[in-house]
Amino acid sequence: MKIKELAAKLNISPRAIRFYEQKGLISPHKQEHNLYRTFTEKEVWRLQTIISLREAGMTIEDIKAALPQADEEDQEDTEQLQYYLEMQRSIIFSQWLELKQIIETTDTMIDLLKHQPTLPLDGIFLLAEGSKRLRETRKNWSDKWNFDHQAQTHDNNVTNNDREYKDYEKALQLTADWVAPKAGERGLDIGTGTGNLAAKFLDKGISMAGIDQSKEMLKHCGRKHPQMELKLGNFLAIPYLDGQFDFLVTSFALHHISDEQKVLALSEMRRVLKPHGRICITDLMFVNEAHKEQYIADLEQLGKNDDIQMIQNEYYAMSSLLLNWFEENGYITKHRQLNELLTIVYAVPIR
DNA sequence: GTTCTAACA
DNA sequence: TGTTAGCA
Repeated sequence: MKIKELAAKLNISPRAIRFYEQKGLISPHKQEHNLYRTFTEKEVWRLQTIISLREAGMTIEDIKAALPQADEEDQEDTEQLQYYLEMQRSIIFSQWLELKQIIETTDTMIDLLKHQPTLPLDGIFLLAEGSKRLRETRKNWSDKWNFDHQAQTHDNNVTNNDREYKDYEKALQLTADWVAPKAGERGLDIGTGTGNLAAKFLDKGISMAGIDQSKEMLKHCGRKHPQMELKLGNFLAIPYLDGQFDFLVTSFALHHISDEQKVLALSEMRRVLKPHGRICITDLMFVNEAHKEQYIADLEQLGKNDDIQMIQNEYYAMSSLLLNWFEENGYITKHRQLNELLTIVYAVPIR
């Protein structure tokens, strides 16, 4: 198939197709004599996906990073389709979140205007600040899409890094012990990475699903644990229908999302859980703000600037807030602090 | 008539 | 991405 025919089929301009090629999204074969591009069915499919993702608001760069490179595109079609759809869902979901936040900001403005007929300066500031933050959030999001390169070295990283991953093994084991899965139950591990936490459950013969932002991580995980059901996704867009799991675990992942997002993540977690589904969150967290300040102050004393950097680059949760949220939402909680930061929070709904 | 590259909008 | 030019 030549370019014009393809363009008509996809309802885009030939120029757009060449443009995608120029950006490295596709690499169609070219005829020897005239250098005309020829497209196969597979490339039509790929292009269709690119167009969809564009419509879903993804930038060319993001698509390039997320789409498998042409030379390694050998997987099953259904698997590919599922992957694409999940990716789209998470993008649309994040856009929905942004819109929702913009609406909230606007509402705030409207409300402000009701009482203060003069356009309050700080109100405008608030609006501008809000949309700026949204853009930053989006940028961070796409940055974090590229967790991929860490996939191979992750396990090494975990066992050797006694700072961030201190008591790693112990924490995972305890998480599994607390959840105490029963035969026949089904669990979900969010931010599963290479599946180290999920493995604790798989070993007991428990059926596990896992989601992660990085497809490389998932590949690696799939090799390690072929029994696991793996999908691309994240806290804010769990690619499952409502009420699918008996329990949900997550380790060393919650700190990747901001505090506002955590609230949304919690409701998203509840959505995919069965009515009495339990949640276990294992991650680095502070008890409260005071703890955080004290901790940072201590690090300053010791001149450990790298550690301070690390903390400020992530969003460590406050365990007290987390526990509060659970209790206010009808859960009985239990928690343990394994070391200065590493904490396990377990929540079971009240029957 | 179609496609290509390049350059500019 | 659209448009246009100059080719094959």
